Amino acid sequence: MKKHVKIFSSLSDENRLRIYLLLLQSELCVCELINILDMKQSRISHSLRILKEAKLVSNQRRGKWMIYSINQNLKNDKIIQGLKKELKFSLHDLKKLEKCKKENIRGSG
Amino acid sequence: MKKHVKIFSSLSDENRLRIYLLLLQSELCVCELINILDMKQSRISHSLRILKEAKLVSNQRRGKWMIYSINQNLKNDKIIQGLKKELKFSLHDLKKLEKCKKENIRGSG
DNA sequence: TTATCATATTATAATATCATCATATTAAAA
DNA sequence: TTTTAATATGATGATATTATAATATGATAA
Repeated sequence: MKKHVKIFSSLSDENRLRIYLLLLQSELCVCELINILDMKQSRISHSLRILKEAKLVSNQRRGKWMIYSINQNLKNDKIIQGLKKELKFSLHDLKKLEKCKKENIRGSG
Repeated sequence: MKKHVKIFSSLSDENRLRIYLLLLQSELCVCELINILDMKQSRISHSLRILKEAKLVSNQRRGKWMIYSINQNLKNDKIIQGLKKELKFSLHDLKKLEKCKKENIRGSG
């Protein structure tokens, strides 16, 4: 129960929910999320931390980049499964995600 | 999306989640919830208001009592369906619910 | 009516959360 | 080994949420 309170709490913010939905589509590094969501870096990092504390996402360093992805532990959680089916992705975010991947912004600096 | 942020937000509190789970079992009036959860009246009322604003529950006056129940609008919401399957009821709360129904505390004052 | 029970609302103080700035860390490049 | 890019963390002010006490409302009973 406490676990789920924490999950709900971490998804009770539009930006965090957007991030979570994006990560359901693809693993992403912080700079890609900055690019897609057009938000300050520290804000993204803080959001990711909250999602991570709720065990919704996990991260892994790859060279200079910290790659965030959906935590597979929750694969069998019925609420998460329902969430995937129920929530519509923002078309805007999806387009930006594709653009971001196409332009390979990671490491283009 | 905003709708679901509100749903998550309203369930991001242990007491509100407890109330919601109890209502999944049975419609209840405020005084029954006070009895089961052992919380102050205004706190219960406030919690119910938040659940109602998220359209998770609805209410209906029956004589002196205000009866709260699960909002059937969300019957087909996959997240709510998942929630019903995933979340274990607190045995303590269930016992108190039964006791409360058996003793018919509503209207015994 | 008036009194009482059941519930809602309001005011509030305490606490938590949010977005941002400034700074720290970490890894690779120069 | 300094510099730079990518990310994390800490502090802060603004805002939101919370629990409670006090009060208001609405329905029934006396």
